[in-house]
Amino acid sequence: MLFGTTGFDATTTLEIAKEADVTEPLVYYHFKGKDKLFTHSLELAFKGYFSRLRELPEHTATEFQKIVNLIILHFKIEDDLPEQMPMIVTTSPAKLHDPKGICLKNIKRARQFVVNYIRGCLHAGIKNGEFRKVPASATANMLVVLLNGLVRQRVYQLSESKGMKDASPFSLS
Amino acid sequence: MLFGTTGFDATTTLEIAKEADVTEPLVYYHFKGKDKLFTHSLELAFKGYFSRLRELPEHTATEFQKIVNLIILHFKIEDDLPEQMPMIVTTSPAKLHDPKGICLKNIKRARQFVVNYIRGCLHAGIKNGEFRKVPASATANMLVVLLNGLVRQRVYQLSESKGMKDASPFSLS
Amino acid sequence: MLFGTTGFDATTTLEIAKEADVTEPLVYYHFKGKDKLFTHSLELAFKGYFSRLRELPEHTATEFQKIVNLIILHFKIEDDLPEQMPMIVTTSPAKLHDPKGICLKNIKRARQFVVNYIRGCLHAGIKNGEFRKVPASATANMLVVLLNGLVRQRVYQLSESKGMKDASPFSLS
Amino acid sequence: MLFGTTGFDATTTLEIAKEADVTEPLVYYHFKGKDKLFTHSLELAFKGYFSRLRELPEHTATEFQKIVNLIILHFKIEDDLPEQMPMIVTTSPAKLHDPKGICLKNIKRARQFVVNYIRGCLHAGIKNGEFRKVPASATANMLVVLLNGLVRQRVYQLSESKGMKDASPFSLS
DNA sequence: CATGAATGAGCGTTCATTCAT
DNA sequence: AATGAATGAACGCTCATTCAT
Repeated sequence: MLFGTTGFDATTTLEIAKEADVTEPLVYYHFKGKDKLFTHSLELAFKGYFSRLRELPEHTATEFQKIVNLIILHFKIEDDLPEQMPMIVTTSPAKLHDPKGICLKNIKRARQFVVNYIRGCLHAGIKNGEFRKVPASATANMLVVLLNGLVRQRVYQLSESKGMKDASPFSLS
Repeated sequence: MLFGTTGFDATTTLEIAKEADVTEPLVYYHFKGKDKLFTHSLELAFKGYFSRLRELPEHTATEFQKIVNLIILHFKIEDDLPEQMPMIVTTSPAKLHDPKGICLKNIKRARQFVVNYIRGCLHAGIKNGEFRKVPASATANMLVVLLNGLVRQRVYQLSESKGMKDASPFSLS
Repeated sequence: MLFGTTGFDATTTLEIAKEADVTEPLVYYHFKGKDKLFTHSLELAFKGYFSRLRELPEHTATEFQKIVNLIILHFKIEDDLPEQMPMIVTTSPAKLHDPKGICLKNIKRARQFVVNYIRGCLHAGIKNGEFRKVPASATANMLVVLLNGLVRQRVYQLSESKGMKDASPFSLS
Repeated sequence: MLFGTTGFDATTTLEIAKEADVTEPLVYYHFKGKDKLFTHSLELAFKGYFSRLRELPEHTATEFQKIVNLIILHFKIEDDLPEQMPMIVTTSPAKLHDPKGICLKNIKRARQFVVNYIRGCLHAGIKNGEFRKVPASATANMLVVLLNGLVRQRVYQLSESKGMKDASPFSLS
């Protein structure tokens, strides 16, 4: 998807059509216009993302492992769908400020899912003594922020992320 | 700056001129074109950002306080310069992928500054026993990612960041 | 063609489109841009010119008649294609100085054709005793210059050319 | 003069000012505008041209020599004033079709001068038996056309003009 | 389904010209 | 006499979109 790599505005409908090996009017036959096509692509990307999220194993040895799984999964998704992940992380400002906010809506929904997921792990971990007593919501929120940052950094190759995993200053236990 | 809120491509030179209450050709008289104007604005934003970073107190009671100061400063900058911060965090994909990369260059430079700053704190804190022995580089890197994520979240108002400070799962000590 | 009468730079794409009774973007759909359109028009004009040149009768009573035919043909072409001849003779300075020179290339090619044609006549005429022994190349060159001048003068209506034919100071015999 | 090499339309007032090492408004202070400046330059060029024409020796050994002198003078002028001659020969179509015709006016005036000059030579030459009896006006006209063509050819370097002089098929005697 | 042709709207940019100083 | 700053008008060109076939 050119939208992810080039951005919505800098991608022309002609380029889109050429990439898909069809003619421009055909794009307009299937989708209603550029905006609709973008919405469609975005929702498709998020749909794929959500479906991957749902694959996460419900039960693992530890709650900590669940969180690790979540992070690893994001890296995997990025490797598997190198074209769609940018769309999810990029969030072109013009689209983000769009009042109708199909973009913002999905981002918030995805965010909420991950927050809930992590909070669940934290609650369970605290309950069973795996974690010490941390404020679950705020901690989950922060971990999401960290996760987003990690994915973005990887997408834009801003720096190597090697060694980060085992070097983390986090200690939930 | 419209570039930050609307994005480079979706911002027309006419809008820019109107916002500045001048005519379009005048923009081309002072700057050479839209690209040059963008570069100028971006460098101005980063210049302001860097100048604020340099204000950070060299010596504080604890090394932890220095890190906290860094984060608080970013929030302050965002409050003080609500127009420039988006430019720093937005990173339009088209511009980010530009190999010549005035945009990417600044982002990496800023990133490096903050990484170095935090790593310095960590090293010092570990030396004087304030922190336990964490891998400084990797930890600094991760904290930067977290910081970036926090700022982005705030700029785009993706969620409230209340309570995050004292609820942090971090424990460097 | 406006290019011929108005010149390349003074002809706007809008005028061109209006003259052709189409919209401006359509011009850009069929041709790539103003320059390409000019090139196309120029080559079309020269193509027509060359095709007319090829119509010249191979054999005539005298070699002198062949030369006269050549000159008369040029006047005919000018009458038949009043829009294209200016393009061939006008040679806008900007275009002429272009090193890549689609314009210059055609002009030189046309020139060469005519020079060769005349030189052929001269050689043959000298051989069969119709002409006295003149230096064929230099004479042909000069006659081309004269021909060009005549056509130009006619295109720009700089003066009447009546009576020139039978009043010529030339004497090849 | 950029007008001659680049053409009126393709020459900007800024370029003109820079070439003259002054600022743009100063050009407007001294001349009224681009058109007026062009007119001025053109008239200057023609003035210089006419002044050179007046230098032609009134009396020479033969009338033929006078005509030869005229041609040689044109080549000299071109060598001496490489910037102004193009203005005289180029005759941008847009300017030529201008009804007010400062351009056309000068060209016709120059043309008339040369025609008269040559016709005078012819008349005198015929009278004193130097030339055989050719129709003076028509012959003069044709020689002007040839002269124009020669100069143009030289300005645009369309071909070498070597050997043309002594190879001429002309014979006035 | 599919497309070549067409277009209204607008964009980035330039330029001849003016004005305040 | 001289200029930095400013602008109305227009230009070449692109693009999302439509329509006839």
